[in-house]
Amino acid sequence: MNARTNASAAAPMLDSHPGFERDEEGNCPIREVLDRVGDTWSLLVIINLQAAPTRFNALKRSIEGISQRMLTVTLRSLERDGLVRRTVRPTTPPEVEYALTELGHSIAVPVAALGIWAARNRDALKAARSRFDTGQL
Amino acid sequence: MNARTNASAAAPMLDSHPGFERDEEGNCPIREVLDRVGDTWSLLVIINLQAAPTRFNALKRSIEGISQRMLTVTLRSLERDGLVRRTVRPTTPPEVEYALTELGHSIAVPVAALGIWAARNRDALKAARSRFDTGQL
DNA sequence: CAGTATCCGCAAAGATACTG
DNA sequence: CAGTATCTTTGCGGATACTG
Repeated sequence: MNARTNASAAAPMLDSHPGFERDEEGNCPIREVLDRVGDTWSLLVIINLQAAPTRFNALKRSIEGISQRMLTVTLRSLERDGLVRRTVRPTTPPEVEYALTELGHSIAVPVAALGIWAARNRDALKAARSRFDTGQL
Repeated sequence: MNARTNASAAAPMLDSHPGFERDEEGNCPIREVLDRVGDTWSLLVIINLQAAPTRFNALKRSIEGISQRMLTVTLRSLERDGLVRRTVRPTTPPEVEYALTELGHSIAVPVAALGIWAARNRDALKAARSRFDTGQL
């Protein structure tokens, strides 16, 4: 159960902002997307796959710190949403390759834009944060 | 936990993607940003403030489903990061207005880009999802 | 190699009550 | 009005062990 499964009355003026309009059920698209891709590992996986299709353990080695379980879970979730395609070659040992779909590549674009913002403003964030913290002492 | 320890086997080549380069501590900027803004409520608050500066309870009414506590927590966090400015007018009853800073407005841009992607592709996601789920039965 | 199956801790979020 | 103070619940993600 989720906090944003709340369908009720008062319509906020969110509708003027693209991507933030509520649908019939009261959800806004960007929240849905963030709920899928805003977790700890999804974006990291997408980015790693953007470079080239990759096999399971190679991916695991690329993404420092991810557990086997979370890689599996994340990949399943992305596959489910049509962002990643899973291809099995029935050799022994089995060979499973993961690749981005068209949809997967397309989301990488706005994500990269956010990435650029992040890279450019991380210092500003850090500065603001320490300013706030010292002022708070 | 260093990201570069196994550069020999599977080079992540993350460094070619803007916003995803690891820093000295092994963090990538976009992860840091998502850790701050990728939570349940931050983006919703930012978007609501993008329209106009808003007072606490008005904000609470705009954002359907947010608890008083989470609004406070979210606003503090955004203020700490320099994305939101808090202005108190010492009247009775007190009047507190929240507004986006320049930094706050600037992040709304890439966020809107992601919002547009979300709005355009939500149906594709939903379709992929139900396709996957029925295939799984 | 590429996964499943469990168990569990911890932090994020919700509910509720109270205050300057 | 604009918060703070607690308490409780939820669920993500880590650790570990086992399999085709």
